[in-house]
Amino acid sequence: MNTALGFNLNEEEEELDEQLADERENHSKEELQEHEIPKEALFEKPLTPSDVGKLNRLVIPKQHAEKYFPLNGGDSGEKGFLLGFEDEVGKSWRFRYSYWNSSQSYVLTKGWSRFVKEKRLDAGDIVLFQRHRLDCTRLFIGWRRKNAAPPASVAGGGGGWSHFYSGHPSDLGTGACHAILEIA
Amino acid sequence: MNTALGFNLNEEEEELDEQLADERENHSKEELQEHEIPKEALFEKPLTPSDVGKLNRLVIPKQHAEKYFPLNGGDSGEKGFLLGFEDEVGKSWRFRYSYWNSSQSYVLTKGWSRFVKEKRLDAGDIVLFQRHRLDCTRLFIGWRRKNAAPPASVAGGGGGWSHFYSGHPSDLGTGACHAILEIA
DNA sequence: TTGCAGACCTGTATC
DNA sequence: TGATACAGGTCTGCA
Repeated sequence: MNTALGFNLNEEEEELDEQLADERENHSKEELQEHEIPKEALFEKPLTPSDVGKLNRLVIPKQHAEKYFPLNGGDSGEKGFLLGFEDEVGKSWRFRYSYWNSSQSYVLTKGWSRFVKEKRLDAGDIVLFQRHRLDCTRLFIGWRRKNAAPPASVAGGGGGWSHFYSGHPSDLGTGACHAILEIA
Repeated sequence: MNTALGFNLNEEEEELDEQLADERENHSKEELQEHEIPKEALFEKPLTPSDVGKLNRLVIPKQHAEKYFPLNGGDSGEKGFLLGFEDEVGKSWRFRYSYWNSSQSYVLTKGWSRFVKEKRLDAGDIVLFQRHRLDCTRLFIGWRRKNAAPPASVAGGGGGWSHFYSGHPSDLGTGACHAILEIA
């Protein structure tokens, strides 16, 4: 019951990260995040109807889950773990992350439906997972609309970091953060 | 782990009350209970589909739970407590009673589905909670069909104490039992 | 294997 | 409006 990198947040201490994020600067948060935080892409997932429906969960493709958010075998089925992310405006999101034996799947459950609702995500939209290039404990979650042209729409109605992926796919998962996030 | 009024029954000592009731008279047990045990109504609840469905639990409205079956704060989330009741034929029923933090609800769990099955309770039927007027440690659980006319059906297919509530609602929770049942 | 028990979660209604 | 109650739902361990 310990995260290698301090991710096993308790259910208490709620809105803390949110407040911290608020205290940073006077820029629009979006600008700030876009220009000042060095991030590397981990993976992205096009949302299925179930991911945005009433099941209130996001299935994380096993390959990515085991690479970037590995649960240490023995305790996987335990209480569940919280993964904290920052979104495009610096807002903190915390999701329960666990492995479902019944479906052999890694899922984000608690908190996910709120994210879907606030961002108005729909099937086909894409969620992006990133982390800080230097501080591997800082994770970021972004998204873009399914119809947003990947390169052109920088400030258009695209979404959070919709232009983030104008880089090369080969750039995924590189950078100084070689340490693997270990949970449990 | 002690009830202020001796409610922490053990799993043993089964059919005792039933045998005692048998030794009393030649009346039907139902009649016997009706006429000889001074009870006061605590509250009643119309059963929801969930209360009688496969969730195997009865949600007890918070107002009533906290008034009549208060769990001492600190230990509420503990192992759970047993509440013992007698039904309309003197049969003893024991239910696990606990508080669910996630839904902020008081529930009867273990044992409840057996009661539902034996009494053939359905959504809309009403369960009645009473206690002995003088001996606050004796709790009673009754029920009546949703379509049973409250006053008239004394011996009809009504159910356990279906006519109990022909009294005034203002009579609820009165009597000599002023001590509050304290659990944990 | 199935069902129960326990814990957890969420949308809706309501205050 | 924000907070609360709870009906209805989920998954998991266990018997």
